[in-house]
Amino acid sequence: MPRDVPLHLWVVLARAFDAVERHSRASITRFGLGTTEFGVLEVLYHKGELPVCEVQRRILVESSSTTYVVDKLVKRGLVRRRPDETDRRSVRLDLTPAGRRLIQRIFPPHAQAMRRAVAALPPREQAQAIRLLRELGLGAARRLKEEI
Amino acid sequence: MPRDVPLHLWVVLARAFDAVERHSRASITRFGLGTTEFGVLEVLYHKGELPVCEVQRRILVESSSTTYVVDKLVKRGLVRRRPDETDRRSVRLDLTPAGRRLIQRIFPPHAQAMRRAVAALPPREQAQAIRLLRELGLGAARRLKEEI
DNA sequence: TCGCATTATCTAGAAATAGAGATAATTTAC
DNA sequence: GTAAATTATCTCTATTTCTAGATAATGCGA
Repeated sequence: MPRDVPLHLWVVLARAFDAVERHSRASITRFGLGTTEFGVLEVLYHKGELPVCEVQRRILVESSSTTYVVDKLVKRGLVRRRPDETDRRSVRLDLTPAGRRLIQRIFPPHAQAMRRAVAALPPREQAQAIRLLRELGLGAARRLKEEI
Repeated sequence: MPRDVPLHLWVVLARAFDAVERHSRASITRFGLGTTEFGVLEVLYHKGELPVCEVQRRILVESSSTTYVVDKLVKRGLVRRRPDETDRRSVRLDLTPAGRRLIQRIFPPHAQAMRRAVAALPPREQAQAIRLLRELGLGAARRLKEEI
């Protein structure tokens, strides 16, 4: 019986993330991609063309890692870079036709794998978990910004 | 409004973990340690001498990474390896006096930082989140084993 | 308007992590 | 009791990720 509830929350959060993330990793590996490569394709697929910094915020890695992953995708002909007309610091990213075909093909089976990964929790409790995790995540992110 | 609740759960889980983990990383960096190094010290501090495989299960990295981290801690004189008498495959790990002094000193302020990191969620909802994340994590881990 | 802080991206190099597989010991099934 | 499967650890190598900082463009306040 752990008396320190906040610390216990951190432990079970890390364990739950690890277990679910292993499903994600295993699913994505099937398609010959890394998880952040998949993340880039997926966000461009669902949101359309975006600047690098927007993609970075969504795939949760540092900017230099984003450059690294995008480089690989560009070399494989799945993503292209395009200069931003209005902000010349910015580089916009978009799927190539080949990239679009790939993510269209692999997203559905991956989504299915992730649905199975979290299916131990009944739908009603999934919704509850979403609400709590959202609040937890936003709160922690807010504190990070404040404490810099 | 995302209609696909399971996928949304995976997204908020990843975001919450990322935000809280950044607090953890920042806190641990203060003390000149990496997060998995800290994890090894912490588990040995709270559980006492353990075989490498037990430590590995708790710090959530692969076996080769565990060897790498333990090597570093041994070189710094914070942890020692000892052969297991009864199972000669096994290597047991324990804190050295210096390791114990270090973790005794740095664990309390780190724990405090982690309490602040999750404090956006009121205690009652923290307990609720623990229950849900436990079930989610255990379920996902079970499915991983089954699907091998 | 000018200077300063901020933002966006990238580079270089170091560190962390994973993957495949070797070795050796133990356990299991027959 | 023995062969096969499993478990524990480690090695070697490749990949991923981060840190620090450079560069350049933008926004902001005096």
